Parts: sequence; C-alpha cells; structure tokens
Amino acid sequence: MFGLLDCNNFYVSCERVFNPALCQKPVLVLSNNDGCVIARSNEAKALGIQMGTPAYQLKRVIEREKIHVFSSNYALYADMSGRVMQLLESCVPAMEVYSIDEAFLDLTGITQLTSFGRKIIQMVMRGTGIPVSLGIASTKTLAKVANKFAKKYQSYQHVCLIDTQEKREKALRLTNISDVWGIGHRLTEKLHQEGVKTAYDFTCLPRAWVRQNLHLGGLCVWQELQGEKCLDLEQEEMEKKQICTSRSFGEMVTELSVLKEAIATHAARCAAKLRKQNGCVVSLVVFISTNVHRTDLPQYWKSQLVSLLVPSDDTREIVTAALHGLEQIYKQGYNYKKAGVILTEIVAKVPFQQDLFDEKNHEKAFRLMQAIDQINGFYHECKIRLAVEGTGRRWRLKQEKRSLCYTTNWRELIRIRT
DNA sequence: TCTGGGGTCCTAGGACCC
DNA sequence: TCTGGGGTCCTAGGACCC
Repeated sequence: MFGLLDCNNFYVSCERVFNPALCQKPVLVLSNNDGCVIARSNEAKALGIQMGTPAYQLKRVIEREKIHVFSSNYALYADMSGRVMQLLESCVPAMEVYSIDEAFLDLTGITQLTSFGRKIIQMVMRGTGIPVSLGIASTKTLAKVANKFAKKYQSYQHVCLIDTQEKREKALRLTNISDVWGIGHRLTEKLHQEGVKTAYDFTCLPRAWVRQNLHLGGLCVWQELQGEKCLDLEQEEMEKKQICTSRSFGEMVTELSVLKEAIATHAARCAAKLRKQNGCVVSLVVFISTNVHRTDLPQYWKSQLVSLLVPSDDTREIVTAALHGLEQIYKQGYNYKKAGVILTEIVAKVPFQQDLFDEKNHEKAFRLMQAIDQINGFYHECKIRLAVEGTGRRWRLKQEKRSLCYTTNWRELIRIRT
C-alpha cells in the first residue's frame, strides 16, 4: 500500500509555527515579488480567495477582512520541510519526497493502517508543529484521491484509507475529474466533451479510447484509478536534466549593466546547483523579457543558446558564457521585467578531464569551487560571489512582508520577551 | 502601477539517411 | 496509370505537476 502525506496549507502552517497568533485567522502567502497568492489558510479559502490571484486585486478584501499577508520565505519553508521529511523517514521502510510539502510512503507489511497513520500525524505535529494529512490506497493516484478526503472531511481525523472496491468506487464517484492527479485543465475539457464528470465516469471509458485520445499518460491515470499499479516509489533523487534560475525584477530594468548583474547571479546559482549533483554543463540558454502584462509598452522576448568549448562546472566559466549570450540579445529601449539562465545540456562530471590545449589547472579550480560552496552552504546564502554579480540593489525582488528566517539565521532567531 | 518559479515527460513533425 | 519504405534524431510545443 502507498501513503501520500501532505502538509496542510504548508507555507501558512510554517508561518503559524513561529507566530501562533495567526492561528484561526485568515492568512495568505504571496509568490516572489509579492505577485500572486500561492498559499491560503482555510479561513482565507472560506473568504473565496483563489490560488494564483494577483495580490493587487485583493487589496480591499485584505483590509476589510484583516487578512495577514506574507512574502514567501523559502529559506524557512525548505528548512521546515526537511524536518518533516526526516521524521517520516524514521518510521517507514521507504519513501519518496515528492515536493516541498508531500511525500509518498511505502506502507508494505503494515497492519492497522489507520491507527499507524494517526501516529505518524501526531509525531509530525509534535516534532515540527506542522499539521498534515494522509491518504492510503493501493496505487499512488488513489492515495492522492484518499488524501483529498482526509483533508476535506473532519470525520476522517486526517487519515483516509481506501482498501476495498466499495470505498474506491464511492470515492471516485465523489471526485471531480479535474481533481485527479495527472488530469490538467486541457484533458478536463476533452473529457467533459465526452460526458465525463467524475473520476468514476473516467474509469468507465473503454481502455482503447483512453489510449488513443489521452495517450500513455492518460492511460496510466486510468489504470491507477482502477487499482492497477503503474507508478512505483522513486527513491533515489534523480539528477536534474535541466537546471533553471530566473526571476522577475522588483522594478523594470533598462540598462545592460543591471541585466548583467542579474544574469551573472542566476548563472552562478545554476552553477552551484549543478555542482551539487556532480554535473557539468555543455550548453545553456540565456533569456530576457519585458513585462507581458504591460500591453501599453513595446514587447521583447529573446533567448540565446551558448555552447561551452569544454563541459564545465566552474562558476567563472558558466557566468562568462551566460554574459556572452546576454550581449547578443540585449536591445536598448525596452523595459525588462525578467531574466534567467537555463542549463540545457548536462553531463556527468569526469574528474579533471584534460584537453590537449587546455591550460587550466582543474585541481585548483575544483578546490576553489568546493571552498565557495562550503562557505555559502554554511551561511545559507551567497556570501562569496563574483564581482559581476553586483549587489542586486537595482533589480532585487520585492519582498515587503517576509517573516524572519527563524531556523536558518542566527540573527533572526525567535525572541521571547521576559 | 500591479499576475511566480521550477521542473518533467510525451508527441508530432521535419530533416536526414540508406 | 502513377509517386518506396523504413528508420533515427532533433526540436518545438503541449501538457502536466507543485
């Protein structure tokens, strides 16, 4: 059996752990640049606030309902996620960390699944203060369905088990097709045209039709909903095939010098992620774009592929390549809103490969990068950077309501008044 | 004024080869 | 009347996830 454990309103719950006065109150967490809503407390959901709504459209309701609003604080959320995952690891034979707030658990051989589930939930609550819900079923997709019920109906007390045909059918009849994992809005439209409203209706479609019209991905969902296992636990962390770092700017940017700082910073961040998985990059893409929402201003979107002569994981070489790409696509006279770097072709690192004409001291470069990674890793921020990365003063994110990094920064530890 | 950031996988279609 | 057939590789774009 599979379990899907998911943290309730995760980002909001993290804020509440360190600020209990937020409990029972409507709370929102915003995306980077305080752009749109990415997490809501139940109280905020009850006010009808939808995921993804731009913050400026909510100004009035925020004031009227006294909603507490936070900029996202990823350092805090990532650290809290790590604590939850560590606790889970200690009580199941195997697990897959699926996202920052979700994990699939291998529950093979465990009897009394519901009471076991309740114990896990209590343990996470006691250890971290984060409320979680658990769905249990014979496939991952059904465990996802069960998890929705565990969250939605109080009577389950945060654990929902689907272990019989009757329960499975009943759950599928009560699940909208759009709420099924793997069915996005496009497939929902297509299925609505076929008269499919619920997950149960979907399972009644003939296999051949599903294969032909929804292809392999759709067929996998169809099988899993019947209780036929298609997906397994993925335990080892896969190496990324692409690594991307991009950000919108807090304010619009026109000058090349400012874009250079941003691109250099993103490229350096990509390089650090790359070294973490022992990879080297062969080619990368740099892109810049204006603000697509400002239809009153001239628009420009351009990307440039850059190939490195020798695969590299050296921040200096990756940054140089990225800046080279930027110079080829920069055009004066536009207000830029976003820039990014994508490492598109990644290969495994072969230690100190030497080219005949290569005069670089790879051993020395390796030690330098290692030292930088260690120092930056220790401080949870980039203390050591290239000068071209600048200070970010001119393009920094807007984060007006960020809470403190209670668990990762000594200067921001929680203060208790005496 | 103002709308995030990071990924994956699959498929169709074109280019090219013999 | 009649226009081969089969294969690979690459890329762009679409769809999905959190």
